[in-house]
Amino acid sequence: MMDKAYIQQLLEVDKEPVKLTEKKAAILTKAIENFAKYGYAATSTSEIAKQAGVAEGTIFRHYPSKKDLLMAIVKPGILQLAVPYFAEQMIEEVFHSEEVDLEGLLRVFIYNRISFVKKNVQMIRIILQEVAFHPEIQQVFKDIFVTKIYPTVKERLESLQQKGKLKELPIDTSIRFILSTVLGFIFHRYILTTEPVLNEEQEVDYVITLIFHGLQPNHTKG
Amino acid sequence: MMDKAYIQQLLEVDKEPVKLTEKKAAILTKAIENFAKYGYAATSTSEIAKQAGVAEGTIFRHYPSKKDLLMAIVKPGILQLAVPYFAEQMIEEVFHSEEVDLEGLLRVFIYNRISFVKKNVQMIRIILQEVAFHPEIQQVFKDIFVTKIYPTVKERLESLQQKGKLKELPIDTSIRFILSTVLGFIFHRYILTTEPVLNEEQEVDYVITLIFHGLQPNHTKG
DNA sequence: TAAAAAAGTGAGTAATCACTCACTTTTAAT
DNA sequence: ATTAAAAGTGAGTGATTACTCACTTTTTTA
Repeated sequence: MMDKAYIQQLLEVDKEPVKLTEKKAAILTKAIENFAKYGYAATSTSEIAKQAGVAEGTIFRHYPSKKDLLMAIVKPGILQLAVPYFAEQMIEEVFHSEEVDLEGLLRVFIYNRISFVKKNVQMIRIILQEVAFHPEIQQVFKDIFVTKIYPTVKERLESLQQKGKLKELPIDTSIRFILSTVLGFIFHRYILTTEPVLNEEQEVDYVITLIFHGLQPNHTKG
Repeated sequence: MMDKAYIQQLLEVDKEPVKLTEKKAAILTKAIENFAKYGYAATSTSEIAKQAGVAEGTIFRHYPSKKDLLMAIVKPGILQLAVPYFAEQMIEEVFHSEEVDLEGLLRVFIYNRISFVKKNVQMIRIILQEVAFHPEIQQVFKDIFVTKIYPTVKERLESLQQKGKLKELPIDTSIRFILSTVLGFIFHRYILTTEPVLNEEQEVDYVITLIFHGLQPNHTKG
């Protein structure tokens, strides 16, 4: 069960604390629960109100429409999903350091995203399910990827390529390969299945090895 | 635009030709279009009837409920998606031959799935979007994977491992790695984006190389 | 502490929902 | 040609939908 503090930190994007009344937090909590479980279209505002112990009018006092309620949940969720909290930590310390190490870089990235996914399964389910139907959500994704993620990753991978530490593939192919492998693993182990992952370290090691060997230049061997 | 012949072959699972009236085909066509575009829950039966040029009662003459209509579309779709039409061709000729070649095997698999996805983007969109909300759909998936796909693939990969042609990873990790890479590529290039893939052969080659090198045992080099 | 602003309420509304059913039309079987 | 079955119809059903609004309660501000 989510509490007010969780909702609060979820909506916090620019570090400015978000002020929430108890009822507003209850609305968001139940909206997230139901959107994740039944989907946005199949969840009624009356059901959210009932579960949150709130009059239906209260929802529309805070959110002009049902879609505004969805976007209030999804937008900060995407920001936190796509732009890791640890951005400074990782991009500064690991990513921008001279001694770029693909393995170490991957390890930080994977563990960070695993811990985020673990804490936000419902939110991620909502985003995955609704992104197909709402162009606004797609736009948020596109903006973040194009302006923040892609340029940084591209720069670093190109640098690795120039140093001969990476296969000479088109950069987009390399990025897709890494993302497919990592996200495929996370999706399978933390979203699709529900049993806890026991030997997490071992499994992450496998993923890293697969990517590492896949992207290894032909003339060397790690 | 879909025609009756397309719908007919889509529903054909056991090679027995499915008999369809014009109106029934129109209902299925418009249902697929709308479910793919707006989602199952956000599509009304009245809208389907209107677009198909049919009375709303006609839908319920053929399908007892809206959900039955969805399942009539989705179930054969999953069967065709998960159990490749070329099953005999591939599994017999390539998969069960003594000279097992991971690269050739992957190539046949990838091209086959690409051509299927190209022809059935809408159907695949529906399945991806609705699988989360309908346990029946999940069960269909699970059954097919557990009984048909997993055992065959497992057997072949283990055989490759024993011959020293594959990394000694847990078999599930290898399967997930291959599926993530292949499906990640197909999803990105044929479902997520709409522009036609120009240098398809080249891109498929990259995917195969990445998987091949990723799964290459440590002591040899391809 | 008085006034203003914000939060919360719940009965009410028009529209839409999936679905029914008595009926007509078309097709297939004898 | 007659009959029976299947296909198709469309007005009608009660339930539910997102949302409104006049009103009360609580909180904040001056």
